[in-house]
Amino acid sequence: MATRTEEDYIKAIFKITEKNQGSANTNAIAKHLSTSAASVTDMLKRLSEKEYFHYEKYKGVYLTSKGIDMAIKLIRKHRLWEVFLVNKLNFSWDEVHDIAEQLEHIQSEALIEKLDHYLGHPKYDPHGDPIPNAEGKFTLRSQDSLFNLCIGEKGSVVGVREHDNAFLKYLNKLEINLGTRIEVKEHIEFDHSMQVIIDDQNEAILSNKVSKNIFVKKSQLL
Amino acid sequence: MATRTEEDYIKAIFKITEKNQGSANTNAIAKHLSTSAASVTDMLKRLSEKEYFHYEKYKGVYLTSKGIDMAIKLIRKHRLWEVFLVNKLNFSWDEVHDIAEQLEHIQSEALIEKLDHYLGHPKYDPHGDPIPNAEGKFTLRSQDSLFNLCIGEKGSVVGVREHDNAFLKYLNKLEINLGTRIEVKEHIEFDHSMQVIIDDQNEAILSNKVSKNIFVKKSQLL
DNA sequence: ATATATTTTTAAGCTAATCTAAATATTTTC
DNA sequence: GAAAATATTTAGATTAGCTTAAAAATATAT
Repeated sequence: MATRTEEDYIKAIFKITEKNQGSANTNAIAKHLSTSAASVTDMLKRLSEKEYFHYEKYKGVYLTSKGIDMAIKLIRKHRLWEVFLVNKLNFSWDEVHDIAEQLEHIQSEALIEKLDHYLGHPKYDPHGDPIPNAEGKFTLRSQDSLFNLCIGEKGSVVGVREHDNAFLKYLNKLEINLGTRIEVKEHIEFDHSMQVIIDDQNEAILSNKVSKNIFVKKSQLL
Repeated sequence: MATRTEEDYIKAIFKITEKNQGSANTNAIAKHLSTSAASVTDMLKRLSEKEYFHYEKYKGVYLTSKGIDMAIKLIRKHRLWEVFLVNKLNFSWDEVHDIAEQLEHIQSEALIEKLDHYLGHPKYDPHGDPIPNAEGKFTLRSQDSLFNLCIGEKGSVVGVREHDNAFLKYLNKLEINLGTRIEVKEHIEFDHSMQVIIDDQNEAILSNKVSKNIFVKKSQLL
């Protein structure tokens, strides 16, 4: 059975390789886990013997299918717990990450399957990220960055790219959440911000940084 | 912040002193935590510096109010999670201990208060053990060992003394659970077993070991 | 292509938690 | 109250995970 630290390493490597298309290097892992590069090298040497990933000195690391399996299981657990925290316990989406980070390490197959059932087999977590099913398959969905919508187009929010607390709190303040409908009223060329109408009511100006980090599903145009 | 191991030690000491009326000795702690006496001595020396308990060589250990506070918080968390597992996720009472043993170490005040609220501020866990409230107060209740009931007396099950899995599974088989009504029909002098009627339907013979481990609230006699 | 900068690894060492074996206290028994 | 049994502590090691500082490898820039 893997230790908590081992699980953290595997998940970090998965997340990094997902973005970087390929291998995860020492520094990136160290940064992700807030530890030193030396610790990472040390751990990679020991962990690679357990065959979760391939490691070659100076070349970084990539997961084996055993490692990918573990990472996906952890992501499944993390996201299911987030759904529980938001939907059942009424936490807001900016409060759940740290708690789910702990809960994902609870060891019990039965627990996670019963939790999944209790929550109604959700396909997406409170940030709109897909939850892999028990076989490790993700349900993908077409989505666009709000930034790319044209004037007059409408969409409903299906997710966010950044999970940063400050960003999520800002969205709370704007009353933007999953399911919120947003219509693009104007593109401001000067700074690539946009004027939008939120849920057919409030107007707001969103910076390009914000609009790029919101994913929407475009509404069928009439 | 205390480590998981520290928390386990504090809880073990609390449980042992609760039974033994006084102090917990090295061997008892070692047995409770499935570790060696040498490890315990070692840990007691280091932990006593953090003032969770008083330690005197060869004299055993007793908790300070700081230690008692921590133990009660852990018990609160453990028992609330057990309620969640049984009432919401449909685990049976013999399946929840090991999972709750992990969940009790999750660090988040907000989580446990929201969980408590979600569960409706339960006063007892699935084994009938009292759940301390946020201030650490237990709700006590009058109860008798089923063993002590006289012929003709009736009671409803409010708890169990042993939490042993084999015992709980046996009760499942007999269809005895919290709330089950039991009437004493006969005392068998030979081996101190008793003949009972369960929920006004099935008859059964319970050994003295079983009846001693079941707590009931006596019904008002007509 | 060489100098500079960056990244990675090695080396040496720390802490928490554990172990076994041996030594020392305490308790029990006759 | 001395001998035997039991409980506890000490001593010496081990493992996981981490640290800093220095060395080595790789990448970048002129």
